[in-house]
Amino acid sequence: MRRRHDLSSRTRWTSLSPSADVPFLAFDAPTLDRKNVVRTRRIGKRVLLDLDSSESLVFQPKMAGLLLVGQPPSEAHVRMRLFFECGSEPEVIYWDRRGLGTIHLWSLEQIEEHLGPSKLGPDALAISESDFRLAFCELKREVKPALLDQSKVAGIGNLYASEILYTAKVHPERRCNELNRSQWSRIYRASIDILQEAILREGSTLGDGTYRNAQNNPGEYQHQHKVYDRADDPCFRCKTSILRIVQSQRSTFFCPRCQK
DNA sequence: CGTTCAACCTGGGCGC
DNA sequence: TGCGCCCAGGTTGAAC
Repeated sequence: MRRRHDLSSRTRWTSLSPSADVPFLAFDAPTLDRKNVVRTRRIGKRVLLDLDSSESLVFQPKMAGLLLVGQPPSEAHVRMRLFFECGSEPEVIYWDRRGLGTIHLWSLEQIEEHLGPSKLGPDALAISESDFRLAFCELKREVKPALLDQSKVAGIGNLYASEILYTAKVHPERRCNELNRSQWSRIYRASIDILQEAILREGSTLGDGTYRNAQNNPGEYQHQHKVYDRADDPCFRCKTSILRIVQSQRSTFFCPRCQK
C-alpha cells in the first residue's frame, strides 16, 4: 500500500531551495536537481530519501526538526524546501526551530560509514529478544542511559526510555549487568509495544508543542504517558508520586515503588 | 570501559 | 514588562 505521502518512484525534483543561512547543509543544492526519489526509509532516528543517483538525502531532525508536507508553522525556520515535478505533489519542507538537526547527501559508502553497524545498533523494532538482551546485559552502566545508546540499539529516545522502564517495572538506575532474563524480556517487550503504539499515535507533543507530524498536527501519544512529564503526579498503578531525576544530563521519570 | 561537561541553537515558561 | 534562569523528544567530542 502506498503511504499517503510516499515520494517514491516517479517523483522528481524540479528545484530545491535551502533557506539563506543553512550552515549544516553539507552539499550544493543544485546537485539535487532532477533526481528521482526511489525510496523513503528510516534508520534509527534518521529519515532517508534514496535518490536514483545512488546517493541518499539523510535527515537527522534531533530535538526540533520536522519534515512537513505542505505549510510550515512559520517561514522563519524553514531550512530546506523540496519541489517536485508533478504539480500535484505538495512541497516537502524541512523546518527546524532550534537548528540542531542536520541534512547530508551521502553515498552508499558514507551511509555505511556514518550509519553502519559500528555507529548504530539494530533497530529497536527489528531486533530479536536475545540480541536485544545481549546488546546491553554485560554493561555496567545504568539501564536508562544505556537504552539511549544508539550504538547498542537504534531508535529509543529519552521519553520512551522512561515509559519502557515503567512498563517493565525496572528502576532506571539499575545497572544493566544486574538485571535478570525476565527483566530484559519485559524491557524488550515494552520497547516494542511502546514504540509501535507511539508510532500509531504519531508521537508525543509536549509542552511547547514542538513535535508535529508531517501534516503539522500534534501527536496523541502524550495522552498515553505513564511517567514522562508527570513528576509529583500519582502513579497509575500504586498512587506513589512519580519522581524526576537526572541521568547523563537527561530527565528520567519513574515510580520509586513500582520500579525495582 | 564509563561518566561528566560543554557545545550546538531557539524559544516557552517561570519566579522575581 | 523585563530579566535571568531552567527546560526541551539529540548527538558529539574532549577531558578525566
